[in-house]
Amino acid sequence: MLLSDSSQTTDNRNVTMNKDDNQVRVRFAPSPTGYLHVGGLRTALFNYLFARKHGGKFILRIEDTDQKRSISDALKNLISTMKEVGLRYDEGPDIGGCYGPYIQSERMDIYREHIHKLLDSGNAYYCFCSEERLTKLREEQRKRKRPPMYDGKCKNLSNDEVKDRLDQGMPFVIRLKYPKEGKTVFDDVVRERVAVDNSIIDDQILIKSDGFPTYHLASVVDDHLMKITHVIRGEEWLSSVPKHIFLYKAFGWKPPVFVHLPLLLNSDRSKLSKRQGDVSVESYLQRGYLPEAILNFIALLGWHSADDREIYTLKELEDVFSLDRINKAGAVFDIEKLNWMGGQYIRSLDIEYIADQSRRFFEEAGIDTSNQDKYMKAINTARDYVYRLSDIVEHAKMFYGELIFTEEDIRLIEEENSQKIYAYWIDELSRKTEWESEELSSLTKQSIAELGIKGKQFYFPLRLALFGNCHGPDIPTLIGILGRDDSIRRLKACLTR
RNA sequence: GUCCCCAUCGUCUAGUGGCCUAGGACACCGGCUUUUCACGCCGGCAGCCGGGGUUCGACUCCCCGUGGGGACGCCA
Repeated sequence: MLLSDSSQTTDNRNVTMNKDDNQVRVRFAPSPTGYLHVGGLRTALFNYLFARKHGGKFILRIEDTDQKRSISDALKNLISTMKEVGLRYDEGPDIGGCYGPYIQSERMDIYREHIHKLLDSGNAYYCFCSEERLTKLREEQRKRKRPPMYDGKCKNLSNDEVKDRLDQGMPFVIRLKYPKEGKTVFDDVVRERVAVDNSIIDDQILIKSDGFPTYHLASVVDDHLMKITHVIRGEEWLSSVPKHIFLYKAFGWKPPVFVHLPLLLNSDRSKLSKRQGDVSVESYLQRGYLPEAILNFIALLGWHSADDREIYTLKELEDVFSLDRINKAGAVFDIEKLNWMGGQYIRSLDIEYIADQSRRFFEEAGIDTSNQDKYMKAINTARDYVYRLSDIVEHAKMFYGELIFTEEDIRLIEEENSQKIYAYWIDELSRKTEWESEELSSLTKQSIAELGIKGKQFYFPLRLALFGNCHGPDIPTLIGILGRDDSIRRLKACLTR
């Protein structure tokens, strides 16, 4: 089936599927180039949510058709990151499925078979032009202020000429034979109708000289074969859609519904990149950002619910998510808001979970957390101050080991009043082995009265001795966490005589 | 350069012709709470890119500018 002329229009905006239709099937198709990009995670999340919302399938497919860029451990990392953030897929390279393999480099015969169909139907052609020629061609076109594209030199080679060169073993690529007349009009769920003049669409390479397919061929073939109903991906793909639609038509297939997500942006509004800060999900995880917070934050980049609610669990998002509330404009990745959200989650999530997740950071810092009671109390207090797990350690470590004082701290510690307070408290704490929090409160009041020292003159030196900082939790909390013996020990360490 | 997309507080956004004196969130500022810090609560600052239409009436619809972004690879 050839589309040689006139306009092609595809209306594929039916977002909700009929019961009779196949169920929703969407995919996240990253290339294994090292780490999972936050933009990629957002794409994965939106696909995941859409699938869950509609009781469909979410598929992970690896696009590793560029041998040069594929990195060996990348797949493993990717899978573990997906697991860690809790985006479970129904089909994928490590779990299989009915439409595998899910790694493109393992699907080479499929692409070979399909490119021949295209060749046979006259929708693709062999091209023997060298890369040098193409580079030169592009340079000239740019110089002449023309859009750089293939000039069609090999487009009309006769069968014999092609056979000849093939027999000679000449290196070749296979190109899409895209009609140059008319225009292509298509519908996108978020962009609505988009029209592109066919004359500016290039004869895209479909098979590279190493025999691997390019993204365009592989993704179209796989999306069809894997029965993908909705292609949800970043806006950077929007301008390739005509080529993809042409491929679907050339194969005689029905194109999926297209959903092009607004880009994630740096603070200067350029496409989010490694250059300007951290973009790898792994690194956020390593720095102790909770997956729940990352997902929630990222869900709000380019999507918003009808009400003003912003805090959603993954499960809740699965229920409220819808494509028609996706924004058109790009969204700046604002770390300040991520931080705020991180704080929200670190304070509201189950304390057992937070403690559990924090443990590895304590281990990394060499802190012994075997005293479970103390550990839980420390976490409970420290979580009020931070927005990521790694920072919990920074606060909680004040309850462990030796305190380190600055010269200024020492000046305060050595003041006469400070010393009186320490002596008083050592004395009082030594009398009993346990206290209720209220008793410590009244002891505080009592000592203020008896010593005649109040306000900051009282609290700062006391907190400094117990906690290593003039600012922080209140005295009963501090002593409650440290326990009697450690409290006394710390006070004694500040006693000079 | 060419084509495509986009445009509400600094940032994420609500808004689908009158409900807008433009709402919420982050950040910022102030107050309250607290011995302090943090948390929390309350309040404040701050925006419809510009110009033309259409309309009784435009943030909302249309056009033109302007600005921003993306694509233009034998990368995805």
